[in-house]
Amino acid sequence: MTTSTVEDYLKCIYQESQRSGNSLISTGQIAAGLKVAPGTATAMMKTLADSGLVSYEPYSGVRLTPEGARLATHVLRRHRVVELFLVQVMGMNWSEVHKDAELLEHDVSDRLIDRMDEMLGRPTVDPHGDPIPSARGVLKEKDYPSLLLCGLRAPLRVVRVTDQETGFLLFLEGHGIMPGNRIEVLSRDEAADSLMVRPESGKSFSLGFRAASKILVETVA
Amino acid sequence: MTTSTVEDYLKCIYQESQRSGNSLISTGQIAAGLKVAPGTATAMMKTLADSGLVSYEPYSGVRLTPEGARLATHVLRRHRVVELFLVQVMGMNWSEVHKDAELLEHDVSDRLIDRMDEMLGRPTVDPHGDPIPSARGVLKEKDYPSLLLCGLRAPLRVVRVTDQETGFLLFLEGHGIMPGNRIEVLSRDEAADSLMVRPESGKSFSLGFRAASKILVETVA
DNA sequence: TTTAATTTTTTGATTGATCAAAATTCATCT
DNA sequence: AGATGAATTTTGATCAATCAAAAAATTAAA
Repeated sequence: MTTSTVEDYLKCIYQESQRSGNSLISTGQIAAGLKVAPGTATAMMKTLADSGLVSYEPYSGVRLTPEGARLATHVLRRHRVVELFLVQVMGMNWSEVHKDAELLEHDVSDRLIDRMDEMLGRPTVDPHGDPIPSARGVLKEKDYPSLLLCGLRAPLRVVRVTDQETGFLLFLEGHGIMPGNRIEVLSRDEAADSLMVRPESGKSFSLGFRAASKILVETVA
Repeated sequence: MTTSTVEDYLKCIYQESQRSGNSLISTGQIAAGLKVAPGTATAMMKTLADSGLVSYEPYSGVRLTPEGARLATHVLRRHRVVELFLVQVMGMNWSEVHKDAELLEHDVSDRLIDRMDEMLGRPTVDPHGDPIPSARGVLKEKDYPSLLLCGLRAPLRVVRVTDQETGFLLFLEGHGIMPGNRIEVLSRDEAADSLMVRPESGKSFSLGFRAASKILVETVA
């Protein structure tokens, strides 16, 4: 019933809400996120509103209805289960699975997703540390600090990387930065807009604040 | 570039050619095969012809160009590799994988197909015995006789079932008719439009000619 | 060889998704 | 408050895919 384009819009709205911490999303954000013309996003918001998937207030923005959120988390679940499957079962690299998952998320049947989920042992996070919504669509986002806000010179564990670009992920992997790995932030320099990271295994290196903000960690006991 | 609808049309033309043994396919056959209105098929044939994927002669029919055939076999390869993967790796039943593969065939990347192909040990046939085209698009269809034409009271091996309907496949499985299994045709009755089959393991049973024509076998030495 | 039946193509319309560019509304800054 | 700039919505068009129904061509039958 719902087309794959609609799924993309819902997913975008959901993730934009998550990221910004605000459930009201402007058509401009959506247009930028999906790389479509502003008018295209506006038009789509009207049809989504007609389908009861978002509530739309002109010049203000949209927000997902419960039904819209349900669909969005289901797409997200499919995406993340597929990503983990590609890494765990198919032996692909975490840096290269996003694009494939982006395509498959629209066409993998629930039956197949559940089969994957089962094979993977009902996992809770994907290869980037992104949480996997339950089959019922429940998603619990934990609030981890990024390298910008965590403690200095304290043992940390990488729990999540909020970027899907292959190049960036390969760079991180090359420096030993992957979910599960231990690292430490040696210093931060506001003026230089950069900080020094020391991975457990590997040489310490510097990271710009923008990149650092995408690496989420938890303190190790 | 090529849309998933176009892939469906090419696949349909390819399979219809295969089935009928004639490379010239009428728009009516295509419309019937894809369950679209006749005019829709005609319109699509014009656009396929404009793209150089078929040669189209009004009121006569179409035939795939080399490029069209290349695309068609690639879709077929993806479909069949996925089907086998679903059975072999995901543990699904051969009777239920067609629908899933139908969806996935359009979105699984070549990289991923090759990964599956490798995991499966470069197989040559899918769970129904349908041959899998090579990565270069070469497909060799062997010409097996059906239960209608094979020898009577001779040991046979099922090599292929040319139908994808879950109900039919489950019926066959229930009677021990699956690619690889041994069977024997006990008798044929033209008037009754049916024949008796004896599977190696299981009771003998009768089968209508129409159903029997979908079961291809080879003689066992 | 005309007629009838079947198949194919045309025609006219619709739906979903998109864009560019014009018009409108909103917010901000003197 | 008025003007300016930015964001948003409208408008007018296009493209892909589809349908129903009318028109044309082909094939088969009488």
